[in-house]
Amino acid sequence: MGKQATEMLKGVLEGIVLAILSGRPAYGYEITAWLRDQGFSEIAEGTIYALLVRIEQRGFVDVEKVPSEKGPPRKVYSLNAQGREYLAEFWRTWSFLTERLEQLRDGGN
Amino acid sequence: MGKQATEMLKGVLEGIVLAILSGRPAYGYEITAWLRDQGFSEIAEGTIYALLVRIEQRGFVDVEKVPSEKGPPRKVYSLNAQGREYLAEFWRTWSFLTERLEQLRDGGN
DNA sequence: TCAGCTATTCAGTGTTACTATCTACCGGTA
DNA sequence: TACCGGTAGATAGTAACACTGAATAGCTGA
Repeated sequence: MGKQATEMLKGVLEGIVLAILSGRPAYGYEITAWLRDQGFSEIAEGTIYALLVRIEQRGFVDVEKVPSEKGPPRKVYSLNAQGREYLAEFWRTWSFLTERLEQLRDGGN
Repeated sequence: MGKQATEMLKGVLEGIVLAILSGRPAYGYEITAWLRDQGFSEIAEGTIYALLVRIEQRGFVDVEKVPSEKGPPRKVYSLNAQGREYLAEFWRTWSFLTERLEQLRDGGN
């Protein structure tokens, strides 16, 4: 993945994180590690934390401070009803985009 | 489509336009009209023109001025070799993204 | 005590699409 | 003639988002 990915992630990364949280609660460090594991190697540490602050401010997640065995306490985020609604909207938009792009890919060659 | 689409289009819209141009040469007004037709109703007029200027500056397209039957002359853009290479890279990144998101969608529910 | 891992925060930057507006050319019509 | 609507493109200023780079802080083991 190159520079293109950076720009392509805008708007999408938020949906990715919400999708992760829809499966189970998680904290920033954990999400970052998981994303790296999945091949999103170029996502910076700070990016996820900034994103989590944004979605918290928009009221899509509930937050709970949980003490960690090692290191400072974790901020565990879990998706709430409003977040689920927003995530559903995200999937609709995503589907729309993929359909159009699939058409273009097939027709373009 | 709502506000989410706006952010999600960043980075993707460029690929969409390049994909259109890979099929055939086209000019700005035409591309805008086609996109609206495809359901991208919220794409602003000026957006495509700005994008075309960017990809021209980056050397992805060749430009030709063609007189129009009605109105001012058209700037017809066609994808060149460098643009095709960049488009291929776009599709690779896009595939990567869709794969990850498909996994998340299936696992998330 | 100090290195190293865990975990979060923040200031400053660049890219991108948007809004809003402007210029300009043409055909038709009152 | 004067004006309007449709075609075609350009541009200045703005907001959102991810990045870079660094700082802070807690805990464990050598």
